Amino acid sequence: MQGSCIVENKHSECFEVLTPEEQKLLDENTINITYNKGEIIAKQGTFASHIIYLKEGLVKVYMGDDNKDLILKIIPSNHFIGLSSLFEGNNTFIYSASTYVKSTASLIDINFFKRLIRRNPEFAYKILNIQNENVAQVYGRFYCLTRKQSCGLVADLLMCLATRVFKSEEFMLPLSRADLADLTGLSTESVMRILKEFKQDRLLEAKGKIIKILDKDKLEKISNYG
Amino acid sequence: MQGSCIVENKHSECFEVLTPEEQKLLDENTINITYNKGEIIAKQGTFASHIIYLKEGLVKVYMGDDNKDLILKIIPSNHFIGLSSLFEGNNTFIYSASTYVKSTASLIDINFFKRLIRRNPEFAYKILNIQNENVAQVYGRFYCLTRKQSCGLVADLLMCLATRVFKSEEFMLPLSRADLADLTGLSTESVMRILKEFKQDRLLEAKGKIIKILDKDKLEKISNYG
DNA sequence: CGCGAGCTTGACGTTGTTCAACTAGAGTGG
DNA sequence: CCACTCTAGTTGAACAACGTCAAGCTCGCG
Repeated sequence: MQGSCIVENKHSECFEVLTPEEQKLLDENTINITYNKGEIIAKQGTFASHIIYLKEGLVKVYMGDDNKDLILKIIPSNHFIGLSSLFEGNNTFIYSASTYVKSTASLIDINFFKRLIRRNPEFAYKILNIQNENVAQVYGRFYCLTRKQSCGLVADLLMCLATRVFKSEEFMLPLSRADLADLTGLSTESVMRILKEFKQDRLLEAKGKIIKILDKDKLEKISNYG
Repeated sequence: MQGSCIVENKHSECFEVLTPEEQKLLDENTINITYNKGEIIAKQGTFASHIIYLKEGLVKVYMGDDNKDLILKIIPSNHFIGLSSLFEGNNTFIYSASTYVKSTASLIDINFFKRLIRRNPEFAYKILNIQNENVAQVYGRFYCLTRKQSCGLVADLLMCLATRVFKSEEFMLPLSRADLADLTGLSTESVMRILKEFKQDRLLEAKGKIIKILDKDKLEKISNYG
């Protein structure tokens, strides 16, 4: 039914509706920062002074205490990491974000961003659309994680990685097995067992970090339930 | 940690930033409809021609096939039922909505609503804020439903009903036990067993539809885990 | 060559679901 | 006013799905 993975559309186009002057101001109110693999970009509960836009990299957005994380979404290049910290009256991050790989992010001053929204309705409209798309995405993931069982979740994740993140049926995973477990909300061991099963059924090959999907249709079916 | 229940702030104030002329236009583009208990207001997958605003009543928003529903949120009076159908390029409802009790809703023409957003940046800003608040809410519920175990979920739901929906420690539930189960994502039997346990521990009294919370603090603790 | 982190596998425990039965109260027709 | 039925509520027992724990394995790296 719903996929649980990332949004496909790039968010960069929202900047195209800005006037040259606004773009110039945007540049002045933006700083670019590079993060190493595994670094924390935003921490739940801390003050959010910037809107974060991921120019390049791969990031997970999650909430929760140490050993009870929930990954809300993963963010690819050219996407906002979170717009909900725009919310009036609560200027703290409601989630954390950390990098899977070396990444570059633009930090846009939040007050400037708010002014931009109030000033340029077309921009506001674009932002609202991005947020709506995000909502739809998270609803889908919410549904998956609460209603699918383990093999469906793993199949779904693999399909997502192949079709949306790496756009190839064979890819080198920058994630550990434990990361895969986190993404599906399962234990590492459960993910292992399911991968093993998939391998035995010739649905995929997995040697270390290299994963090759052999039977897309069947995985799709398992993802949608089987 | 996070509560899983409804947003508290009324949404009605977003209309206050409209000019008198815009308010008049809004009225002209709105129709009010009353629904009986259990009626479907919106059905997932159907064409969304209107933005739905709940004037009075109690509604659940859910997605999924027959016997695998997921309740995304419940909506009290004076709240939008869903703004994400505003999303460009996909004018279908991504969820269903149905009433728990007799309810009245305003249906606002979606194209008019979009024009309003593009025309009045302050209104757009308000709508964006509502959507952001909604996102925060759903993230919280997402976290609860995936990370809490059954007794925490039931405690959380009861606390939410008492403090946010009915605003009293004793209330008459318009919901069946099966509805409670749906809201927590558990089976009816599991909810029963937990309620029984809570009764035995003198945390609450429950005679039929009347529920009275005796030990708020303890329930809160169980909700936050224990 | 040896060390350690991540990977892999099996055995076992926990949590919550499913199934089946039984109960109570509300509406219905005699 | 009394059976009769129907649905929601309630309980217990068996079962399935995952998680946890503990151990062994492997591969890259010093």
